[in-house]
Amino acid sequence: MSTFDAISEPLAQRLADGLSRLGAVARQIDWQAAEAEGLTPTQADILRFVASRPAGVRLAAAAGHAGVRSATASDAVTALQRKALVRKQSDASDGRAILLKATRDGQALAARWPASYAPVVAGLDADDQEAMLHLVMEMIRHLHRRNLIAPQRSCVTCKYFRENVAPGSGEPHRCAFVDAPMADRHLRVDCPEHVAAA
Amino acid sequence: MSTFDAISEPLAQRLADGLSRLGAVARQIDWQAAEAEGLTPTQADILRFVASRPAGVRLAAAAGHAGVRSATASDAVTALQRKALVRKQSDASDGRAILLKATRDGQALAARWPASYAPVVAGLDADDQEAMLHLVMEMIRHLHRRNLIAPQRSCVTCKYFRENVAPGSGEPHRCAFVDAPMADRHLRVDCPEHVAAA
DNA sequence: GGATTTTATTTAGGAGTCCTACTCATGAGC
DNA sequence: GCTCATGAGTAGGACTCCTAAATAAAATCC
Repeated sequence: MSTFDAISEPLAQRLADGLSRLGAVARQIDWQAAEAEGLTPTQADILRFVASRPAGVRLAAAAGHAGVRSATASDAVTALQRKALVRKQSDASDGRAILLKATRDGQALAARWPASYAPVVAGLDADDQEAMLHLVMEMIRHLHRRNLIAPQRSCVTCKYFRENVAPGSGEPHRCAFVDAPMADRHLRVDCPEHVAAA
Repeated sequence: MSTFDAISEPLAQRLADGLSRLGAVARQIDWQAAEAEGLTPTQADILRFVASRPAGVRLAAAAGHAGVRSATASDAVTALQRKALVRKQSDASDGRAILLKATRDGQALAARWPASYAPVVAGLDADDQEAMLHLVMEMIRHLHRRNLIAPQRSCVTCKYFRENVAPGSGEPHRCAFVDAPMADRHLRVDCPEHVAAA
């Protein structure tokens, strides 16, 4: 037992603090980008979510993605609609629901909107980014199990993901959908072909 | 070159997306905690910052820590003062400035306020947490160099930190302040003894 | 020493966030 | 058909977060 094991705050707490600091930076960058494009961070998050799903999404799904209540998401979508970036369609299969879809302008804006964590991620080289992606995916998987995060279309929760089927190789995982080997660096947070594991 | 290297979004972007998702979860948890204690996330962040520095901090320092403008920090501090969690002292050495200090109640609340990233971090075992802490510190160091983050009292920006002076050992780093060896798991985001490196 | 510039904080005004609570309409189950 | 659950929207309120401008006290320049 070294000196520091005795005198330090718990590892988990220091890690949580560090992530909080990075989050503060990302939020600040988000607000600066907001000014340039006329969107707020929540609006931008929802716009990108909607733009990534051309088939349309429910309001509640957008709220879950952004981590806000339906009422807040409704406000944000109203603002996006006013700016002609998103449109609402009634859902034929459910008269209560609406389908949100990005307009052409919305697609364009979503595509050029910078990821708020980009300058944060830029601090790591490719190997470290790969290692971090692996750890982040592990966190997402855990949160998913605990129902603390909205369903993600991530590899680690996908029916087609085969984890570590070729241990020791450079690409130990496999995606059974495209039937190809994968490394940690290939893991996706949001894959269009995702099918939830049973 | 495998299938996925060709068809995937860039690694950096997927990592940034993942961190955004984790941030959304943390923000949501923050708001839930806020309801229980009567604080908003920004207020809580500033309160913890003030509570960790008994000698008092400037308003601008608190704003930088939280990643908001001085005007916003001023609002939050006013709210904290109204709740008797923080008090303002005039700074004898600078008549323009104020010194923020936590009251007894403020100290107590800061101590029991949960870290918003706690459930996120809980998804990793100790080894993975250590690996992630190392990567997070690297990100903080990089942001610090780029002046994208307020000065942190972190080991990696400290005068007393000797990085990797004993390569290969279990505790390769050393803190020259307490003159003791350190491992990655001992790295601190916010150390009271921090002295900025030249 | 006095004028100018910079810095620290506050105030004002406005759009937006985010909550709870409530309403309204539709869908699902018995 | 009747009841209950669900998706979305509205209303009200505290707070966030911004810019811009005001105030006051350094710090700097000549």
